[in-house]
Amino acid sequence: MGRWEPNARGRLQEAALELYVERGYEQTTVAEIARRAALTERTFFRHFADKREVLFAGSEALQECAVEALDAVPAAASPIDAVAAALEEAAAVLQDRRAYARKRHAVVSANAELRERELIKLATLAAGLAEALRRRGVGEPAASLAAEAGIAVFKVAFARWVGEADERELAEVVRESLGELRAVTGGASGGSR
Amino acid sequence: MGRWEPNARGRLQEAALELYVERGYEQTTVAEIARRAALTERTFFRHFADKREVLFAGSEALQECAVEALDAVPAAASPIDAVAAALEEAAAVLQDRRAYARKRHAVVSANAELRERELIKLATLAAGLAEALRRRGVGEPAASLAAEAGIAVFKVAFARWVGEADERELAEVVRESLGELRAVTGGASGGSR
DNA sequence: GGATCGATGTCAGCGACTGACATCAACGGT
DNA sequence: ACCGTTGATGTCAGTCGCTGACATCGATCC
Repeated sequence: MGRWEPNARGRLQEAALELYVERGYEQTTVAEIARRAALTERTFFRHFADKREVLFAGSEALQECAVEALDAVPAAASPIDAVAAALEEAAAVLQDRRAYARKRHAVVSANAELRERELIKLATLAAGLAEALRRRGVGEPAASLAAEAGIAVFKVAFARWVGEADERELAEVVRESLGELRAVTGGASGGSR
Repeated sequence: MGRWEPNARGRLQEAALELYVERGYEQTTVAEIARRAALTERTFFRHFADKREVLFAGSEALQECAVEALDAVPAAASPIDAVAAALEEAAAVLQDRRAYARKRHAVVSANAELRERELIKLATLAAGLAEALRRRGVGEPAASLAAEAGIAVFKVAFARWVGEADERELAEVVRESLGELRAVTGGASGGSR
């Protein structure tokens, strides 16, 4: 048995989410989170860069798995299909944590600072996907456009999935939303209608 | 003549941008900005919600003019073309403040907190465009997808425009980028390649 | 068994931000 | 011309996010 209770980081994450749900993000102090986890404020900031980051610890792993999925797509696939495969992989991960993802989303969407952090995580994911596309020979601006468009689709799909009462799979909503983006952008390069 | 020097808000914006350029955003304190503007820290926070917002004061006006441009598009136009018209209007506004826009962009892109704020402003713009699309009868998720895709195009186009040495018009880069998005998403709804 | 290490605690301090109250020129009504 | 109100600003005290420096002490390695 160690000198301290194990899993300090996990206890902080759990305590933070509980408190953010109970009284809201702004009304919660870092000292309170640390106290509920039986730690000190200083230790909180050794594990997480700031008060928001405690809710976004899994985002690097999600990005890694999306990028790996993109790298695994056959070279013959189009950029947008490669991005779609990566997003469906990410969707599958969130699907497995469905209850947690929804609770977390409720907290994040209730606060502007947390939404900002979410957006920069998505932008970082887009940059990672664009870089992976360039590795497979896609040029600019096609790589960035495919990645950013994919993230746009993912944002819309996630919002629908969270709001829906039924039990469709997130990956399915992503596929459907991508199809609707294709419909809305149209294929021709100069046309209207 | 008033009791105080006029245009306190403008002086604060000017002083802030100068200092952010001179020593960087993080190394600048609000007290220093206020002092350069011959005001107090407290007054700074009466004009701007936080230290970042002083760089984003024009974003509401930009959104308003984009939304108005969208509302003015003939009803026959497709959603994506309506969004394109709105973005070209916004592009024209930035084109007129080209030197300022580039200096400001250098400051914002050098700091993560400022990038977060920029992203949420763009997300707010997307929401405003989506709402305007819904007013013209576009359903969901088409409205959100068209708006988010438009913002994705705008982000990529703006980055290219800022990075380019030549003097192309931003609106032209936006149009070109939208064409490239169309090319990259493809028109068919299920196909690859 | 002693040196080292790593996770945590303690403490002092800065800077962002806020609420409460004071100030005082300008303005409008009488 | 006087006076009450208004609104932008100043002053001050205080909370909270976040950081650097140093102390603690079980675990681990030689």
